[in-house]
Amino acid sequence: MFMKLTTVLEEKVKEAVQSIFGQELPAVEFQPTRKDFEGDITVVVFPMLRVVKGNPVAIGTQIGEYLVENVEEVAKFNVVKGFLNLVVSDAYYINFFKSILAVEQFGYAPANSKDAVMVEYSSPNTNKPLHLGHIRNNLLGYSVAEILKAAGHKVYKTQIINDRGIHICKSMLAWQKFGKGETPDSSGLKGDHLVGKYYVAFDKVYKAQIAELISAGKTKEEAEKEAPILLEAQEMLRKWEAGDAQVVELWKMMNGWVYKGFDTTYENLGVDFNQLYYESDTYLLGRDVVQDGLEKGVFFKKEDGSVWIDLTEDGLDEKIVLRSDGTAVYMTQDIGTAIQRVTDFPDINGMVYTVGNEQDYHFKVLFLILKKLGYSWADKLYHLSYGMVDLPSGKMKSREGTVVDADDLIQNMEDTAAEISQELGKLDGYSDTEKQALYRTIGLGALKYYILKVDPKKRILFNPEESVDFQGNTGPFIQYTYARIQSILRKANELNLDLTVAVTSVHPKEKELLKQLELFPNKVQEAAENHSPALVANYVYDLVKEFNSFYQQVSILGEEDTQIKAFRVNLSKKVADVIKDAFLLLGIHVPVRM
RNA sequence: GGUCGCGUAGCUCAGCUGGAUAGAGCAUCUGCCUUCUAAGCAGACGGUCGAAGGUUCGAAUCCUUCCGCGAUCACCA
Repeated sequence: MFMKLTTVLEEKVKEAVQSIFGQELPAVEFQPTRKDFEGDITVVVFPMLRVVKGNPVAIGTQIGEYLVENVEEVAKFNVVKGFLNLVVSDAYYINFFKSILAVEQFGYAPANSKDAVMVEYSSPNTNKPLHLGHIRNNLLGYSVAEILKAAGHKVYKTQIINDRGIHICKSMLAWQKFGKGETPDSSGLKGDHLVGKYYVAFDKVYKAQIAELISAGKTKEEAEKEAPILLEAQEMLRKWEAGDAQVVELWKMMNGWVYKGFDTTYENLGVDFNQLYYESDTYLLGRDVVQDGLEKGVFFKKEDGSVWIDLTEDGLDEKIVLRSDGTAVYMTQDIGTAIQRVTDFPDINGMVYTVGNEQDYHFKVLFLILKKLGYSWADKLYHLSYGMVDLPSGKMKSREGTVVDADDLIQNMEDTAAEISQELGKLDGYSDTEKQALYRTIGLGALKYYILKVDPKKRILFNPEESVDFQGNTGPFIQYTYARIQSILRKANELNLDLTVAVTSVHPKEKELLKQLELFPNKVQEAAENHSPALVANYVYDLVKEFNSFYQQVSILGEEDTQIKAFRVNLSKKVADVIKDAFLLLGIHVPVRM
């Protein structure tokens, strides 16, 4: 049975301290040995000084001697200041490699070994197409879901589609007024883009009317409230809520166009969902829960009939949960929807909400309310809060047309990938269809990696003028390394090598690779705990850099010793597998050639 | 104003549950393709980790204050 190095060493270091100093050590601190010193893993002596009094160098030396003597995995040691650097035997790493060689998706935890979690992401409004901000949201949500899966959770991906409200009525009204019956078919426009066009058209008229009212003597505020086209849209919303047949029919038709458009974008992006929720079904939810909470004393009623929660003791404010006319606010819906989901999927114990950091406060309050209402799963709710994507010109605004459209961006990335590929000209023998698929893979790889490698909570400044890089710390660089390994594997396959691992020592570059591989399982868990695809991205990058260095320095197929050659082929294959499996967690595919 | 987040090389980012001389990529410069894919490798250049205090044997990392940027504090979503 193969044991993890730190597990073995923790035990043995404690044993050493017990045997030499007669003291009980609560914990042992490890870190990878820095490149400038000899060693593979380092024990930090300083924290031990609380238990063992004395000179850190002397203590480190004595422990080092004990380990070399009593632990077969430890070959040598040296002590620098309070750092005990251990050289781990080649045999350990070879054994490690043998233990993972046949493991499918090494690093992934057994499926469904942990609680089920629901991950919500995307959740767009249906009045306009998706843009770069949605792309970040989608990539993050999808990736975190995949990471949670790999960490052993059962995962349900979901989204709540904001299909009702004043925003969609604006598009509907404008279409009714100026659309002349235009449809996606008649216009050749993608459905979501067509509806978005009328959202912009609405805003144009609205703005003009405001200007007119202001020049007629109204204040800006009055004008914004009284513009006739806005009043019409509000009237349309009232009709929708009353179930007016014509309005509902128009609403269904235009939403249908939008869904078709979204489906295409989702498919191009490579994201998917297990369960969809529609706001038109859920916007009335939560009101009975409020009633319930009133009885429990979680909420209180003001004289005008509105219902509130007092969160001042928790450092927050008072928050409304039901309007004085008894209708639901956003918070009410979210309370209801959360409960609905747990009812629909009784096995879930925890939810992840992928929503921008502008809603930090909202989710803080939502989670607190659910907790006060006494739901056991309220502690397992997580707001995956991410920073906005800004342009050099500032914030993106759909109404003003200053957005980077999702479909356009995906297309641009694909085009850039095509240009670069054609310049490099390595695709002889590929059909046009194969080439096109490859350009898509690379272009999306560049985009996804570019966005996911950044810590979610940081904002991203996206400059459309400077295209996303394809060199250095990028998706294509990593894909390229994968393709490079595949090329070797194809050639190795023709050689009919005996692929039994029979080596007894390893090259320093091989050792570095093995150390890097050993980190992967923990990295997956860490990424899951932190809800951070960036950790996975940075890990693969390190692995790939290490591989390229190895590749450049030692010959794989040119190696004369057949055992070493076989080992290097095996090692390369495993590295490729991990690249592939890690990239899968980011929703990025890898090509066999590029 | 209250609350939350961010501030690391010219630019984009790692490192942040405290540990050795703060790491990558881009850009600039130098080498390396008759040898497994040069979207690569090796190297050079580049830093008062926003500022000041504090805790500690040890601080980019933890605490306090301040500065800068952003978000939020609606009977909007």
